[in-house]
Order: sequence, then structure tokens, then C-alpha cells
Amino acid sequence: MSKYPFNQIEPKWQAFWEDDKTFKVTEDPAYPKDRRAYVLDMFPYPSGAGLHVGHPEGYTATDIYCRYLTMNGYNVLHPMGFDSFGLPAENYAIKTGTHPKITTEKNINRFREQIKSLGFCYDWDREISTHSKEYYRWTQWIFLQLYNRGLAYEAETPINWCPDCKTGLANEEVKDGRCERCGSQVSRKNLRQWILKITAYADRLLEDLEDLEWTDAIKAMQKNWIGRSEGADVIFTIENSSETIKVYTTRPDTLFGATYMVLSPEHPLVETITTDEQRSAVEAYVHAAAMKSDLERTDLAKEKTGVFSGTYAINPVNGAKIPVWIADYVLISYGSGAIMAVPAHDTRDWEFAKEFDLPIIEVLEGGDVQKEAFTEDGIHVNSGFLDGMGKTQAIEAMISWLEERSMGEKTVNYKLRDWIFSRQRYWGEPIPLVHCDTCGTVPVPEDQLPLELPEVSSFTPTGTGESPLAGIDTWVNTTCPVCGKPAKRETNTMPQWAGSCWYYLRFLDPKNTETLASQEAIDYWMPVNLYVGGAEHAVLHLLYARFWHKVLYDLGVVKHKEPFQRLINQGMITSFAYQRSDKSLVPTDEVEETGPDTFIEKSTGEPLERVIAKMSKSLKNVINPDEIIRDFGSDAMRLYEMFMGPLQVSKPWSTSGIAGVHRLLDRIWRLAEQPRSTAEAPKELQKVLHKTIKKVTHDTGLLEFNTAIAQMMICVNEFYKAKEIPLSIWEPFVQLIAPYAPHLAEELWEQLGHAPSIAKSTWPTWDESLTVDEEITVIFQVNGKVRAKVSVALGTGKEELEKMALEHRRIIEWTEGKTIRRVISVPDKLVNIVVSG
RNA sequence: GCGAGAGUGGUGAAAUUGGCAGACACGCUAGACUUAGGAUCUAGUGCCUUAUGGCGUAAGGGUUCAAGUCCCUUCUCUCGCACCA
Repeated sequence: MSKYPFNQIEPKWQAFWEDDKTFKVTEDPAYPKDRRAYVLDMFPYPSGAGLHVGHPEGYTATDIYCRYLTMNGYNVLHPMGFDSFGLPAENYAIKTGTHPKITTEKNINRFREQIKSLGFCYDWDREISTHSKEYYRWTQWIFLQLYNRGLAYEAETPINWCPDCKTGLANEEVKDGRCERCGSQVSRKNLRQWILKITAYADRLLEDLEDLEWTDAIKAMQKNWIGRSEGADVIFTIENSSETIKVYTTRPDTLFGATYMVLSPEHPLVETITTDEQRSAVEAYVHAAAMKSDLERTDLAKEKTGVFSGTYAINPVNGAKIPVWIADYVLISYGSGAIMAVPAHDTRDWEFAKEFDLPIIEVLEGGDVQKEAFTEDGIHVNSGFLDGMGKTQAIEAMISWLEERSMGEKTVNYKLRDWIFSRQRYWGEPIPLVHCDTCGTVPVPEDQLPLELPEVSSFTPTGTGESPLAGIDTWVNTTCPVCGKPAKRETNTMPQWAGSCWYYLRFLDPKNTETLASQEAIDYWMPVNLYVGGAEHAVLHLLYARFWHKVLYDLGVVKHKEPFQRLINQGMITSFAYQRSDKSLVPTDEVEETGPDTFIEKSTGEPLERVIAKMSKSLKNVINPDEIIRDFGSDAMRLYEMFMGPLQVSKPWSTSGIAGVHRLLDRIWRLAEQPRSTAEAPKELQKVLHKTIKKVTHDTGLLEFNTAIAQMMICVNEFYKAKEIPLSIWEPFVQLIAPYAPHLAEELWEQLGHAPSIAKSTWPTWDESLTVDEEITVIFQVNGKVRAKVSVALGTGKEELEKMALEHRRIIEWTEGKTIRRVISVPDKLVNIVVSG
């Protein structure tokens, strides 16, 4: 057993920090703006499963960074809270009859305890939970501001419906046609909805990404999700009708090649323009399309289907008569739900034209349009006034031509849809609106907020599209705040994303009863300097929160356009799994290691390959942080998660790896048992210390914790070679490890006779002259191959090095009888001699 | 299909501006020591080779005195989007 008594040290210092309120932070005006830092973790949903090894990864990273900043003289805001409304607690309530508030608060207590057991420097006085009424009062208040600005509207619209969760979902919550949460196939259902007009902010959400310090990957995901495209609306007239069809196209230059049109089956004109001969076929097709789920519609992507409406439209540019088809490859939700089809230059239209034998007319040269669609740039042909032009020029020319004749105009379209904001469930913020027969929809007056979630006897969703709240007559029936007549409350609740849209603001001033956060607190801390969390929120939470923030900006509540200046996504912690030759996976407890990196399945003896997989219950490869902390201590846990590799990449957990960092802590502990002298330290020890201070300072600032830890290991290895470590070396070293292994560092700091806390001590500085070696190794190469290594004084001149190389015995051997063509001499690095013959 | 990222020992990984590939750690091997522990300490450990030496950063090509790093082609994997006109 190791000597290092982490199980005594760690609880001791956690209790100290708690009683001492060591990490309480205030808006101290003595710190100038550039000495304040707001470092935020994505707060967790307090699930029944407790903390996962993935949570401490990001939390440890920010904790180290915050402690480092504090020691460097920053005032650091580092809060933690809980995203505590949501479906899992409610589903559990349905199963067991336990109120979600009870299970949620129990889970929060467990989470808080687990988080505290890792020794993080959160200011717990600022803890918030989104389900508390003091918090959701302001979530509701923000909703009312959105409503008052016309950014929340009610509509009867087909939405994504999850039959298992019995609620509507936002587009962002649907993955591959399935519910992101439970995996059930999502169907479409017509429901009365509250919708937020996020599309009104599409351009700003796109433009303001520019100045953010986020990874290009996340920016790209948001850009793709917003999906801005420039093109033109074109108006087509219909033969023998006064109706017109408006289409959106990004390629107005190909208008001469439009040989047919397509309406989405849901398009309002379908009924009007269908001819009597085609009516039964069209109705059957429209009905069949409505029956298909989104998944089926996309799954059948290879086979294009459609039906002719019987009607013809007139191509505005050349008067050509072209058939109008109905097909479900055109989506009602994008553009105008109708397209002009240019099979020669669009892959989808080409496939459809081949399927139904429609004409393909080439209007850009460069491909063979009978064989496949040509979608690249080329010279226009068969295109009247566009002939001879390239794509860009032709697009402009066509738009002008259309605009002059009022047949179309330049337009911008987005893939982003408005945000379906209501959920037909219980455990969420009630939407603070009242429906009055006389006054219509009326907001609950702000001074009556929070509109509290009532007690219910059954949490079971009705499944009819009404929330369980609809069944509570005493709550639903109210009076209209305007006219005082009987009225009914809105019974939908808000989605889980609502609470997390603005929690970073509440942390600034969590107890304020007058406003969501005081102006002073907002001005003191905002924006968030560093935000760390999982990449799974790349579009959902991060897009929604940015949207709300911009609304608050327009209201004058915040003064920065963006909430999160810098964003880092930590990589996932994966686990090893074992794979049979047929690629099926074997649970870890049925695997035996028979040699280095060779594994067999116990029951069959079949050889297995070790692969990397997500942790999952079924593979029995889930790591429980509580057990790791029990066996190795939280300092070891923190250190290991940071030592595994770069923060941003995903990496597999290996329990033997944690033994390595535990050994480091044990070695440090044993060094501490040495007597400490005040004698001047030998030069070699000074040098290793100063190199370590430099490297750890640099790497910690860049969140490159793995290499900082490696340097501390090198330093400890050097310490073991020395007879003794004088105080002047030991003390700064203890400070260097403080952000990484805070419990051990506090204990050692106390041993050194200092009053706690080391977290408030000043970060050590290094002497640059002690970080460079006077003697360095220079390599001599012949034709780029290393042939000799010599030790020379730092800064030895180019010519001198060259001379040394040419006179070196080994170099002479390699160059003898050959012609020296060239000599490259780089001081402090190398000499390369190029020879031939 | 489109977009983004990645591919380095048995394993996790290092490698400012192109300049000794594999730091540090796990694992393994040998030795020492012992309070037989989840010890500890020391040394070794990319591959081939008897040393000299040769080969090595997914594959192939290029630029360069010099390439893990820059350029081109290809392959594989991960993530995101996916009939968005």
C-alpha cells in the first residue's frame, strides 16, 4: 500500500474549503477589467445515474485553469449549478409515482456531493437549479419579453412528435428521424404550438460567429445548421389560371433549362391546380406522402416518386409550357415548397426526370447531361441572353432581368426553422400566458411571476397533445389579467433548453429578487471568458443561448453581442471494448487477457480484438468515479483525466494508467518526508525547477495539461536523483502542483508552516537564464543523416560549427573521397553537409 | 453525397518557426531490496541487424540541404448535416 494518505488529506481540505469559504468570490472593484475572468462549465442535468467520468474531465480542466488564474492575481468567477427540469425525472415519476421535484432534488444532492468530492473551487454560494421558482421566475420573464417583441407566436403546425416521450420536439432534437433522447421514430403531428422566431436572428447568429474564439468545427456546424443560401424567387404563371407558383432557386441562371416544376405534396396550390383527370392519382399520392414518417421519406431517397398534376406552367423567360408535378422530394418547409426543375444541372431533378422520362435540356457546357447531371460551372448555351456567360455573371444577369419585369427577385433562404418551444409535459417551466375569449392571448403580469408549477396527482402525459397540466381545473381556470373575465391558462411547458439559455447570467447575481441579475454584476463579469463542455451541444444549447442573449442585448439587459467568447469542447472519455471477428462486441467481464495485447473470449476461447468504444452498461465498461476516488483519491483522478491526452480529443480510459499518476503523488508525498534545509540549492536543481515553472506556466495557460503534468514528472524524477531538496526548490514546486492536486498541495503547504490556503498564494516565477543550458547538443549530418553528435556552448557561431563538423572524425569518414557540394549550418541545432560522388 | 477533424511503438501519447521522431506515462524484460505491496528503487525497451549500419509517423508522389510538420493523389476512421432546390 502506498504511504500517501489521500483518504485523510482529501476530506480534511474539502471541509476546510467549505467552512472557510475559500472560493467565495465578490465583485471587488480593485480588480481591473482585464484581471477578471468568468470561467464556466456546462452545468449538468442531475440524472439518477450520478456523475459519469466524462463530467470531471471538463470540470477538472476549468478548475485547474481557475486556480492558476487566481494564483496569478485574477478575480475568478467559477460557478456550478443544475439543469434540473427535464424528461428523465418526469419519466421516472410516471413509473414510480414519486414527484419529479423529490427525485430531482435527491439527484442534485448526490451530484453536489460527488462534485465536491473532487475538490473543485466552485463558489457554492452561487449555486442555482433551473427548477427552483426563484430561478424560473426569470426564465418566464424572458419568455414574456420574447412574446412582447413578437418573437413568440402560436401556430397550428405539423411538428416532430415523439410517441414515447409523448411530446413535440424541436428540429434540433431529431437525429436520423429519431428522438434524440429515447431513439423512437418521430412522426408528424398537427399541434397547436408556441414557436420562437429564431429565424429573425439568423443573420446575426451567423455573422457574430466571426469574432468568437470557438473551434472551426463548431462554427461550421452552426453555419451549416443556419444554412444561409442566396438565390432568387421566380414567379411562374399557370396555364388557364390566375394562380402563380413562386419557386426559390439558387441557380436562376439555369431557368432556360427548367423542363418541369414540382410542388411539395403539402403545397396549398396542389388542390387548386390538379385537373379532374389527375385528381384521384394526386389525392392518393398526397395521402400516401402524409402517411410516411420523415424517416421513410428520407430512406426512400434513392427512388424518386411523384405524380403529374395535369397542369402546365409557363416558363417566364421563354414562354415554354412545362408540366407541374407533385413529388415528396420537395419539402414544404424550405423556400416556398415548390421548385423549378432543371434536370440537366441538378442531381435530384435529373434522377426524377429519368424516372418519369421528362426532357433534359443542357444550358451549361461541360458535361454529358444525358449521362448525369452537370452541376459545375460552365459556359451557358441554349439560354438566350445568357449564352456565353459563366455561372456567376449569368445569375446576376438573370436576377436583373426578372426584377425588371417583376417576375422574380433576389432572395435569401435559411435551413434554420423557427424553434418549436412548447412541450406537452409536466416537468418544465409553465408558459406564462392566459387565453381569454375576449382579449385573446394575454401575458401573465410580470409582478405575478413566477407562475408556479401546480401539484398534480398524475404525471402521465395525455398523449393527445395536451400536457398533464390541462387536467388540473383549479389551475387551468383563471381570470383574464386584462378584463377579469374567466380565462384559461396555457398548459404547455417550456423545453429543457429554456433554463440553460440564460443560466450564465443568473450565476452573476443568483439571489437577486428585483431583476434577473444586476447591471453592476453583468458589467463586472460578462462575457464568459471560457466556456467548457461537450460537443453534443454544438447546435442545440449553444444556438438557443446565443439567440436569447441577442434578444437580451436588444432589450439592453446585456452589453455584449455574444455570451461565450471562448469555447472549448472536451473530448469524450471512451473505454476499451473487445470485438469478435464478426465485429460484435463482448462485455468486458467475459474477456481474458492472455498476453500483451492479446485477448480471448472466456466462454469460447475465440481471439478478440481490442477496440475503442463508448462506455455502455451492456459492455460493462463504464467507469464509476466514486470507485476511482475511493481507490486512488480525487487528486489522482483529476491528474489522470488531464494526463490522458489533450483536453479536446476523445481518449480511452485505462485503469492501469491512473496507477501512474497515483505513483507520482506518492513519490511527491515521500519527498515531503525528507528533512528540508535552507541551504542554497545546487545549480542543477535550480535549473530543473525553473524549466518546470516555465513549462507548467505556459502549458497551463494554454490548457495543455497533459504536457504540464509530464514536466512535473520529469521534475520529480530529477528530485529523486538529488540527495536532498532544499526549501527554496521545494516550496515553489508545491505551488506548481496546487492547481492540479489541490488537496496534496494544501497539506504540503501546511507542513511548510504556511497558513492556508495555497490557492491564495502567488504563482512562482522563473528566471529565464536558469531555463537555458549553456551546453547543448548539436548534430552533424551528411546528406541529411545524423552521423555525429557533439556538445557545444550555446550560441556557438555558424562558421565555427561548420569547421567543427568538417574536422570531426566521423564526418571525415563519411565525406572522404566525396565532393562537398554545400554545408548548411544552423547554430544550436545542426550542421548538414551535402556531398556527392 | 456535402461539411469538419483525425491517422505516430505492444498501449495512452510528445514533438514553437520544417532541423536528433517517440518526451512523459502504461505495459513488458532484467537486476536490487523488502514492512510480500495495487509495493519501492535501478537499468533496458520503435522495427530489422553481429557491430558498423539500414528502415521507420495510413499508402503513393512532390517541394527542400532537411518533411510527422508544407503541396498533390489515394485509402481508412470519427463527428456533424443529409432530397434545403
